[in-house]
Amino acid sequence: MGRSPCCTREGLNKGTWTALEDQLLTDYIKTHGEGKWGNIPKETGLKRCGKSCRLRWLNYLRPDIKRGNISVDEEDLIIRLHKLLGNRWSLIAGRLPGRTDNEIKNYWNSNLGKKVKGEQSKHSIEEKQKTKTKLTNKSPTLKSSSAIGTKASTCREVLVAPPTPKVENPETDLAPATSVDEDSSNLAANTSEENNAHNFDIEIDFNVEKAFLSDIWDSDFWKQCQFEFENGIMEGGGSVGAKNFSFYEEILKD
DNA sequence: AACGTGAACAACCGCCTGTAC
DNA sequence: TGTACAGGCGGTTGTTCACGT
Repeated sequence: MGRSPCCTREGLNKGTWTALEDQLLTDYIKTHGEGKWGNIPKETGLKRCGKSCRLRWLNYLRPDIKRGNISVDEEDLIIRLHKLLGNRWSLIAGRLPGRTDNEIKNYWNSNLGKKVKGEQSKHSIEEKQKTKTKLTNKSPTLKSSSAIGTKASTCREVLVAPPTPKVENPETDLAPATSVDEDSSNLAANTSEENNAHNFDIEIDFNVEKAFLSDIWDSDFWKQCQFEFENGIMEGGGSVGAKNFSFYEEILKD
């Protein structure tokens, strides 16, 4: 137990790394591989503590790091994973190849956190207005929606689309999302008099968390998780595999 | 041009965990 | 079993840069 003493040593450089320091660190790791961070200052002459070397390598110098803008897909995935895992940045980063926990954390703090917070406050206002509102199949809103018979894929869709009708067979709730065309046919079917009788006594009183979770169940991401887990596939080296396994454990816990 | 402000990102700090002894 | 250490992680701070006034 206890903290590493290396970072409290005097005479160590702090602040931004120089090109020379980067080069020394990179050369050392290319030769000796990752790990044994404590040896790096001794063997390379770098005036940096081992932890600092590790951080610099993992967050900046690693060759497989993907730099540049975070794509819309990545952003969406980050939001969903954060919803599921909270501030477990390393776990989230484990599902975003080439992205580091630090990068994701920074991106969240400077962009997504505010964004999501804004959506939530907007959401809470709408929620108050719509609380316990009951809809029937005769509702114009319901008929005009293209999401009938599908699962909501985003929080916003959940808010504007009618929720899943009361499910007698839970398995139907896990059916994959249908295309727009299929939606139309579903709409036609569901608006038939036969179905009207019982399928759309809908209560908009549901949990957005569940909507996200069920969304993840349906996602390619989750299917890939299941596939990898069931087949014991571990990506890349041992550490990455171990990280992924932790991730599955976290999901199961949640 | 000078200054203020906020966003983005790099790096540090301190706690926790795993492991060797 | 207890201790010391290294590594890992999340939170926070510091620095740089772009932009508006």
